[in-house]
Amino acid sequence: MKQPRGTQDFLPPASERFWALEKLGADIFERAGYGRAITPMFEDTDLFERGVGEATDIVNKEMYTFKDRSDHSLTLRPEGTASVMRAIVTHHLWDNGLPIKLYYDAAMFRYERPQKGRFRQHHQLGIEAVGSEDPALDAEVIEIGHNLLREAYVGPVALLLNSMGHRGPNCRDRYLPALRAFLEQHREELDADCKRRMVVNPLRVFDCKVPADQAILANAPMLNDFICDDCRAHLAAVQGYDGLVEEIGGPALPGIGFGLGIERILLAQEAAGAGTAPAVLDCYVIPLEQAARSEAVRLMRRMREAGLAADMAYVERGLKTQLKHADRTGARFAALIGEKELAVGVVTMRDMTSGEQNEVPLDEATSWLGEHAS
RNA sequence: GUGGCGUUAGCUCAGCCUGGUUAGAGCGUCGGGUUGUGGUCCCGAAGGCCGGGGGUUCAAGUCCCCUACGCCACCCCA
Repeated sequence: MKQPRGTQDFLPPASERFWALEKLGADIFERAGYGRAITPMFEDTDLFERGVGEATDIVNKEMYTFKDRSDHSLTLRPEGTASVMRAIVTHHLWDNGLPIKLYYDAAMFRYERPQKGRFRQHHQLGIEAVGSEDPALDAEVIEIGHNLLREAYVGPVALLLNSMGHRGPNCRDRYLPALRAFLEQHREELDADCKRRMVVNPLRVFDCKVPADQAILANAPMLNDFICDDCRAHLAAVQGYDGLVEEIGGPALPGIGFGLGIERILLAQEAAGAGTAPAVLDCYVIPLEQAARSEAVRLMRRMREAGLAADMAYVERGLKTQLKHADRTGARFAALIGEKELAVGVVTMRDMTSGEQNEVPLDEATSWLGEHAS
């Protein structure tokens, strides 16, 4: 049995890093005033067909679309923004004041050919800020994304800021012809992929990974030189904040947001050499004989009730093996209870780092651990 | 959806080109050396429809085809 193509299981210790990222995101978002939006995993198909952006491959060939028993066409969400916007409209959230600030942490589904860092089910952390054109809000969203990456990574993060301007004859529309003309001049110096992209989607040429091509592109016309005065002023305003370098039936509200792929951040963490912090127990309780088991269970329970992390050996094996298991859990202490201990009502607390052992009365073991485990 | 490379023990891989008795290694697991003491060391054991199916052959892990899955490039994107 294997999981379906393009899906994956996250198990310890990988799941711990996954969960840590989710917690980090939630913490950063909520501290900035964003509330979590939990929306359905599937929506009416036409929401995505209208909302995602007309001609992208996501709509054209990547959607998990199916019909339910009532013949309604539904689609597993391929991205987060459309659902959040729909929820805003459904619940008239603008009535509670603007801007509306929401975040999501959810699985996305796209029927694609899997690759490293690319899956049929993946997960995104994202935020949406709707209802204000204040450049400070743009800056906030960018800053939050930047902070999330910075805090998640163990390597440096570079933030590059640019503006696409807005669609229109005196703004973004002037840029593409200029870029094409530039690329045409350097046609023979570019590699085959770029020559093709040049015609199909000129902006994609900037994604080229060939160093020689990148050198040429450094001299390409700059988008910033072509966008209109209003757009330029807005970008400048965004840049000005804290030194950053880089339609569904509701009212017309401006919006800004981002989505970050959890799997890709995990990949970047690995590339940066991030280790996995092992789960750490305060104490691993080891009953040495059958007769000590119930006392061991009671001891463990008391530790847990005191807010300490405790586990115990549920499988009968030699002490040698039990200590090996204790070691693997990363436990700070091992609590040994056997005949000897039971006879005098103590427990042997073994410091797993130093090997030092102390006999502690059973009813004091929890408070003793509380003092020594920190 | 297109092209390329892969798939052998729980994990990482060797063996395949030049078919031939019981398919190997390291790590991990379990046990023992130490019948109540881990992280080092030594010894031992378990663990494999060689991804699945079909074909060629006296004989297939090895050669051929199909298929599933993974990875890389394209497309696109997180």
